[in-house]
Amino acid sequence: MSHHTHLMESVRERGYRLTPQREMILEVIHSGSHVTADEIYQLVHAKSPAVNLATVYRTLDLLRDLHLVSAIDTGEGCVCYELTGDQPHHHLVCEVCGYTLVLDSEVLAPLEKELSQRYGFQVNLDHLALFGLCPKCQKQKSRKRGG
Amino acid sequence: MSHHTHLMESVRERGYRLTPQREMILEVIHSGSHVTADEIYQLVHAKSPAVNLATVYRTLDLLRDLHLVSAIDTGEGCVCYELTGDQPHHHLVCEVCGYTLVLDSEVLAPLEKELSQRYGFQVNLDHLALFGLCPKCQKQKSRKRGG
DNA sequence: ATGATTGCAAATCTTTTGCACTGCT
DNA sequence: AGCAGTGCAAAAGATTTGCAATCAT
Repeated sequence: MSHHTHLMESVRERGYRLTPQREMILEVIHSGSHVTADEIYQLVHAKSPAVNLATVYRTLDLLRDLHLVSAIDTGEGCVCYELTGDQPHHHLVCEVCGYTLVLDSEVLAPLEKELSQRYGFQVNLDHLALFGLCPKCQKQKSRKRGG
Repeated sequence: MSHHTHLMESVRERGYRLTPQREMILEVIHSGSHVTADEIYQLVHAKSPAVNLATVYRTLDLLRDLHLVSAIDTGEGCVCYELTGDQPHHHLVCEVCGYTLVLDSEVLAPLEKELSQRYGFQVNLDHLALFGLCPKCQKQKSRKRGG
């Protein structure tokens, strides 16, 4: 019994119907990490051509409401989805090669504390995406600059 | 002579024409902090009904290329613009009341260092928007919960 | 059986683009 | 005068919605 079976039960338990569409969508999100709505649609649609993009969006809305998946806005009008894991985390995304690194939320704890103490602001760092350069691309960039 | 006159000169100096549209758009961005493209359009359009939304977008693109304004993606499909100040900063935005607090970039320096040392990742924290609860709304929330 | 869920198509919303015209330099 | 810049309208891309048909429960 795979992990996403549990998620499907979770949908049903809360009084929502478990449809093949919802199963397939959960399966896709489960196998790939941070996929876009359109990617989900492509993959599900390949399996079952009748499935509609609107259904993907509606399902994602539902799954988000149920906190089964979470969305990350990668800042370029590109919103990705992934399963809400047991532990909170963030992403470091390389702007050049797209390489993604998962970041434990504990790394941001000092910042949260600082903002709370300094400004009384309770920041919501839920599933943040930070952008920058991965080590590889840093090297390539400095090589290019160097000549 | 106001501050944005300097900005307008900056446009001309770099070989771009200084049109009334560009003047008005700069003026609007100068007076309000972090305004959306549509807000800019509304304000400029109120003054001069002939001005077009496409022009606003094209001007914003130009101003961004010239690093005269910078864009912040507030994560809800809502992109705001503001003048590129002399010192880098970020925003704390209250999710409830919309109250915005400007955050010196120095606050995020330890995080940048941590990510660099720990992952070799050179993070680009350029004009970040962080969301959460301001002190006021925190109180109101706990009051509601308490009874 | 019945109402939640879906497919379809059309609507929205933000942003971009092609093209002829205008006006800054 | 010449071409960068503009207005207009239409396109594009992501997401949402209305409605009749369908299917999980």
